[in-house]
Amino acid sequence: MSFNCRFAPSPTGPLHIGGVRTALFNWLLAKKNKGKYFLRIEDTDKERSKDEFKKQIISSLAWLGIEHDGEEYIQSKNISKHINVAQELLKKGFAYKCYCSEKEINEQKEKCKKQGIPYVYNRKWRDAKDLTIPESIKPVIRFKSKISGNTIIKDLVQGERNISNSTIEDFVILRKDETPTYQLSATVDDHEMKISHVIRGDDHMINSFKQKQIYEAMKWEVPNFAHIPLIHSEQGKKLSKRDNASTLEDYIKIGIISDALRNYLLRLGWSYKDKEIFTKQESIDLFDLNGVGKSPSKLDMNRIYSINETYIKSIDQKELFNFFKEYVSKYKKTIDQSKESVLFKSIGFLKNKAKTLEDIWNNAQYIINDKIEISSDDKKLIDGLSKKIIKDFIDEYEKLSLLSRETLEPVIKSLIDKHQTNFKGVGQPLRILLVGSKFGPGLYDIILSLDKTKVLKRLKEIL
RNA sequence: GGUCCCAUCGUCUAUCGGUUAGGACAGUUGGUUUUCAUCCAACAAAGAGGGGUUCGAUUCCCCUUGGGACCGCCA
Repeated sequence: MSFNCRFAPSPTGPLHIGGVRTALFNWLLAKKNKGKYFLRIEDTDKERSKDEFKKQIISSLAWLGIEHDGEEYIQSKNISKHINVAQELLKKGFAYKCYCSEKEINEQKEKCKKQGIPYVYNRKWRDAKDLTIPESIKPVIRFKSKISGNTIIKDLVQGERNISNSTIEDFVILRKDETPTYQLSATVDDHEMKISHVIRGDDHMINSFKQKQIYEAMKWEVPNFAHIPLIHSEQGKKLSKRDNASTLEDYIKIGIISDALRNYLLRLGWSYKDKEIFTKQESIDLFDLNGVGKSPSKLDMNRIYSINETYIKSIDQKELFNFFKEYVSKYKKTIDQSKESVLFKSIGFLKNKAKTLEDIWNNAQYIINDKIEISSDDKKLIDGLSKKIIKDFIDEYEKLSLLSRETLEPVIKSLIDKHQTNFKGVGQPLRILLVGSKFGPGLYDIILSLDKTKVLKRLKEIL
């Protein structure tokens, strides 16, 4: 049997971080088992599905390095097949037409609510021998769920799950406008696509029980199911669009790099011994459903930042610079061509104080901007002594024919001695004038990363 | 409310009956770096409660408590 996984988002909003993890797990398992991973866009909700979201989902997954096999599968293109299956189910007696009006259904729901009992469709039309069909109402097709017995699913993550069939209502498979619902479409497509492993969020558990009945009615092979626990917000609730760090885009725009996010998501709800950092290949080799826990996990920004920092510090300078360039052009502003080579050379120390690409961007402002702003508080720190030191520094600096750490160091040292101060006494005013802040990269790095003319210009401004 | 599920440091987790309950992030303290950050070291921090089973339970079972998911002609 072939090993096929899929990720099936609906394009009704930006890609959710939980969805990203689901996609990752599917992809990982497929790769590990030398199987295929497909992407299926579930766009049967015509009202809410948007093409822009579809595009965004695809590009987001590509950003993370999750490439699907073959073309993406567009569910709406397969609607006629879904309808055929509905008709077949009807013919075989596994489904029936329900002529209840929306009003009637709503009244039932109200009534149940008042009585405090759970609403389940009353199966009125399941056996409609004695009912007259109302002319004015277009029917929906409902699946004839089993009334007695239990349905068991051997879930690859949750273990054996058992539910009484009586709790599963006769769910709608074809709407009154003759379009298929999710339960039908997803099942038919999973079958058509020969999906062997359905890995999805815990919130789908009940759907699997419904869908299993469709598989059985159609005499189709039932796939393996794995329901992974949901990701919770820091408040401990299911992540919703209202949470501010819920979409993938939220992470990209603060400068999280893709390998770091992939690594974070991998370790959220899954573990392999004490290992924390996984290369892409390691994650493929080591991933398995046994390592997935059963309880939901909370998002932890600290951890995301920390892993991101680890990756920023460990990846190749060229690669980091490319990430940085891409990030900046998308979320900040295009880097001036003339600044590129300086930035490339400097990224090695700019990254030292950075947890995100955005931090690198902030650290690089003194290079990117020709004019720097100094706060009035910082300006106050430049006192009379500081000015003398700066004046002396300028004299020595101008004399230097070769600029390097080795030539600069004696200059700074001599100034410390001459003015009876410490490194901070010399370094701080210089840094404030050159960078515009008390904080910043190491002093030598700053001086060497700026043109001589620029250094002199910035220093002389205060005198 | 009904159905189903979950439960180890603040967070992510290890442990598959016998451990001083381990690691990582965050936190605290100290040290390197003649600033900040980095880096290094140390400290602090957990088996929700109650019953069983067992020579022995964090681990297996039950109850309580707490938390969650689902309950659409959305997906």
